[in-house]
Amino acid sequence: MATPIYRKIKEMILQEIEDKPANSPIDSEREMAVRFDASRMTVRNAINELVEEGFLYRDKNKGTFVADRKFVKKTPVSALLQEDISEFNVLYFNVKKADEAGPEIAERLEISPDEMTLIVLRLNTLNTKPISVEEIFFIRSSISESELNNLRQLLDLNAYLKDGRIIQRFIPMLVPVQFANLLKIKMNTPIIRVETVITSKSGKPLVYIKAYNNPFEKIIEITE
Amino acid sequence: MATPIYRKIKEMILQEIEDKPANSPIDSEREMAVRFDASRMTVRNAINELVEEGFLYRDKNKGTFVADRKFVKKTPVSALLQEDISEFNVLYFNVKKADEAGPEIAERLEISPDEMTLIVLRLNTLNTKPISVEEIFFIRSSISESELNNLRQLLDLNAYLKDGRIIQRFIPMLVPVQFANLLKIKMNTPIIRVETVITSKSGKPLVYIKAYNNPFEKIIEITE
DNA sequence: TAGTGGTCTAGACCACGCC
DNA sequence: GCGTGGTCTAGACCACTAG
Repeated sequence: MATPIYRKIKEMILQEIEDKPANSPIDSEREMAVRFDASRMTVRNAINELVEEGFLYRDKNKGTFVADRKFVKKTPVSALLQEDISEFNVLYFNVKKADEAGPEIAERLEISPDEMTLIVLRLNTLNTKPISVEEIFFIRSSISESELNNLRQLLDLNAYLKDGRIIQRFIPMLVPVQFANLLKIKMNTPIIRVETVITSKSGKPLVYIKAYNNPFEKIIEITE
Repeated sequence: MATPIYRKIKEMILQEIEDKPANSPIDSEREMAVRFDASRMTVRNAINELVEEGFLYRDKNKGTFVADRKFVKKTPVSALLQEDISEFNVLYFNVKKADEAGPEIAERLEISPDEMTLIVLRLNTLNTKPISVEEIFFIRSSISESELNNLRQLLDLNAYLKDGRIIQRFIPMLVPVQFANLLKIKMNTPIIRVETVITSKSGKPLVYIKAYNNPFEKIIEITE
């Protein structure tokens, strides 16, 4: 089974609804089962995922419909990582003991305060506008030498999400003085710091991120 | 079909994992199919929902395992509406034209600025501690006379979520002076205002909520 | 090799909405 | 009465892991 049938059907449905207006009906599950020469349960599996992801919605006894684009699932993480960053610059990186990196780091990564961490500070921009500054904390021992030499790849945080889980906290504060200039905003501007822990499926922390977001360039928005 | 078999199985699995530690394996799908006298697909349906909700996770070719409690899905809405509010007091309510209620109200509710809206201001508390102040905007014409006389029921926003969709925006700001006292926090405290639009499945706005959250009593946290 | 989750089939009955 | 999504069955093969 190279790519499962239901994935192919999912892609085909996605193409078909691409140009359709919101709330227009799609073919019934039985029709598609015939059309795609698959069983109804297979078609259903494809539709289930599209509903889950916010592309379609069902109305019992009526049919399945194209959802409004604005409801395609969006979380701060995905928004932060995927869409609106066109570029980033690493401003600083270093290896330090967890307790020297910050008071809460060891706790968040569930390691001893003596354990070494890799700290990266990066500035994310979109069309030269500063979107956010991120402090990213890795556990040194879980990073190979080759990964260390390929920061670019290491910082592709999307990779961690595939088989991971996430907890995010939203902290209101005034922009820290050292970041005001970087974000090109005035001192004492209220901002939101998003603190993210990404873990493996079993709950072991992999990365901890503190993101300081420029409220004038990036509105944090979630859809579910 | 009173309550579907897979729902019952779901409940039984939930009970069984209640006392199990995180990452301990549950019975295989085939075992449960025999034990619950159902087909494997029915058991799978039950497990699918529990995985989706964050109670279990799967490892291909290995089995299905109990997830860490901290990963049970949590969104600001659900946190706001369900868990941590023990009580609320309606401080004010009135019926006004949308444009008199606020400059962005008509836009968010997708109505004409002349249309009448019901505005409710409420203070949410937990153990007498102020958690948040909410400004809630309804469309007057979509509320019946009897609903108007039962504010308590109208304000059970959870009811809207069952068949609805949500968009939330997070706005950093200093606490508005008129709310500082209510929230028992100092003036000029940075807070997060969560702006929520709840719509029907088709995308028609039903309610618009502006929540001013006390950062000392309520940390906004999401898990997915 | 035995067991797991992932995928798939070809049927079936139900409750409900709409005409 | 017809069509819809929701539920359910009793099988099947696959790729992969672990002993």
